[in-house]
Amino acid sequence: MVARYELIADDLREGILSGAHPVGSQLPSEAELAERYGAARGTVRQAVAVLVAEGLVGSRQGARRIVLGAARSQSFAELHSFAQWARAGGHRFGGQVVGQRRRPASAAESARLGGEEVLEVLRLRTLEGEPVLVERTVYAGWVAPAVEALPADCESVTEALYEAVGLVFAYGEHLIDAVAAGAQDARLLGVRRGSPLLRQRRVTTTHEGRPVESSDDRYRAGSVAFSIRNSIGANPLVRQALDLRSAAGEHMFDS
Amino acid sequence: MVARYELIADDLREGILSGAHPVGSQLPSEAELAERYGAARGTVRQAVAVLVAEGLVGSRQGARRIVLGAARSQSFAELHSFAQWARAGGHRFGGQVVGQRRRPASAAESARLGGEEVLEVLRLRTLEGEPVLVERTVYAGWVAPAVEALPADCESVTEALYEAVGLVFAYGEHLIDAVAAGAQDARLLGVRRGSPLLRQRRVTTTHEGRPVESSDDRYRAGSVAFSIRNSIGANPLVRQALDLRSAAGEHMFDS
DNA sequence: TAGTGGTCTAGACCACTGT
DNA sequence: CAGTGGTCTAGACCACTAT
Repeated sequence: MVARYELIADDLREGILSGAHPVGSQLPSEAELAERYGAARGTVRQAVAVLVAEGLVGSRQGARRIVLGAARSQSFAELHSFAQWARAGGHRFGGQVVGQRRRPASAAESARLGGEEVLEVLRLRTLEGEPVLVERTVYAGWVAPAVEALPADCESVTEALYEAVGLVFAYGEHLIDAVAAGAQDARLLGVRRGSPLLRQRRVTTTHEGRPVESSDDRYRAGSVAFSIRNSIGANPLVRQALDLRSAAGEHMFDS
Repeated sequence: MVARYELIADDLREGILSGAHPVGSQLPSEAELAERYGAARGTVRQAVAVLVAEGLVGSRQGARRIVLGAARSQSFAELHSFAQWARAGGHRFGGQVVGQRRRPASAAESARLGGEEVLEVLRLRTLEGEPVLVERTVYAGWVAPAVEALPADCESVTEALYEAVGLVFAYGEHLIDAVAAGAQDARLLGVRRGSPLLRQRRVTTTHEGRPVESSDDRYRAGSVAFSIRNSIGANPLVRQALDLRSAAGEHMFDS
C-alpha cells in the first residue's frame, strides 16, 4: 500500500529532477496542487513536506515554495550499509573479514550494547577495486551467532542478517570526525601512517531500541564525503566539541 | 505567536530530558496525549513529529512510540554559525580576520554565487583559547560591502550581517570530509603539515535561494565532530563518493 | 480483537508576503 | 488587499502490533 502523498511527492520530485520545476522556480500553490491531484490540502501539504525534508524545496509562510535543488536524497539504509549505498550509486564494491573474535565486553560496551560478551569484527571494504574503508564493528552478544554464520566475503551484512534472522537496523546515532591513520589502518588502506582518515562512529539499534552494534569506520581521505542539505528550522546534523582538556567523555563513544 | 504543537513538543521533550519518560519507555498514546493537552489528535501528531525529527522518539505503525534518547538537538543557526554554536554550548570562543581581498570570480564561483567579482576572507577561530578552525569564505559580490564593513575581530558574522543589512542565511548545503593540513593550515592551527583536518565545505543561500557565500572550513582533528541521529525513512545525511579516478568534479564544490 | 499509529478529508482561522 | 502557507479541529477509515 503506497500512500497517496507519497505518489504526489514522487510526481513533484520527478518534475524537479526533469526540469519541469527548475531550480529557483516557484512550486504551484497548495490549492492548485490539491485540485490537480484531486486530493485534500492536507494531503498535498504532507507530500510537499517530504520534499522539504529532503532539502529539495524551501518553504516560508506567506510566499510560494521555491525549488532549491535537484540532488536526489538517499535512504537510511544507504547511510547505514556500505553495500546498499555503493549499489545505489552504481559503484563496484567488495568486502572481506580480516579478523573476528568473541571477547568480554568492556564496561562501556556493556552499557552501550547490553550483555557481557561481544563479537568484534574487522572488515576491509573496497570501492572500484581500491581499499577505502576499515570497519571495526562490535556486535552485541545476542547477534553474534548470526554474524559468525556469515561468509567472510559477505557483501552486505545488513541484508544478510535481515534474510537470516529478520533483523532490522532501524535507528542509528553517528559521530563524524577526522583521525590520523594508525599502523593497522595504514597497512590495510595502503596509506602512510598519520595520513588523514574520515571517521564515522555509530551505534545502531532495532525498532524496539535494542542496541545491535557499535562501529568505528574509517575512510581513506578523498574517497568518500558526507553531504547534507539543511534549512532554518529543520536540521538534524550538529557539531560537537570534543573536550580538549576538561573532564573526560561522558559521551557514548569512547573507543 | 508560539504554536500549540510546539508547546506540547516542548513539554514532552522536557519530560524526556527530566526522566519522566525515560529512554526505552513508551510514550502515552496519541489519544491520551490529546486528552491531556486538550488538543485534537492532529495537533498532538504534529508535536510528536517534532520529537521524531529530532531523533528523540521512534515511531512505528501499530505500536506505542518509544523514547530513543535524551540528547538535545541544535538549530540550523548552530550548524551554520560557529559563534552561535559555540555560545549555545557554553564555550569560550573568538575569531580574527587573517586576510581579505576582492578578486574576479572563477567560472565555478560565478556559476555558484552569481556575479563576476567575489570577496575572499580568511578567518582563524578559537575555542577555549586554542585555534581550532580555519575558515576560507568566498562571498558573492553583492554582500561584499557589508562584509568589508565588519570589524576584523567580529565574533559572529552571521549575526552582524543580519543586524547590518537584514541578511538571513536560510539554506545550506554541506560536504564533510577529511584532508591533510596544508602549509597555511598548519601554521595557523599550530599542527604539523599533513596532519588530519575535518573539513566542512558549504554553500549558503537566502530564503529566496540566492547564494550568499561558499566556504571551506577546516577543524583541527580532535576538536570538533559532527553528530547525527537517524532512522529508517527519515535521513538527510548521505555519503558521497569522491571519484578517485574518473572524469573530474561536476560537483558544486571544487575549490 | 482491541489498541495504536498512518492516511485522508473538509473546513476554519490566522500570520505573513507581495503588490 | 488578495494570495499563500501555517495551525487546528473533528471525524473517518485503514494497516499494523500485541495479546
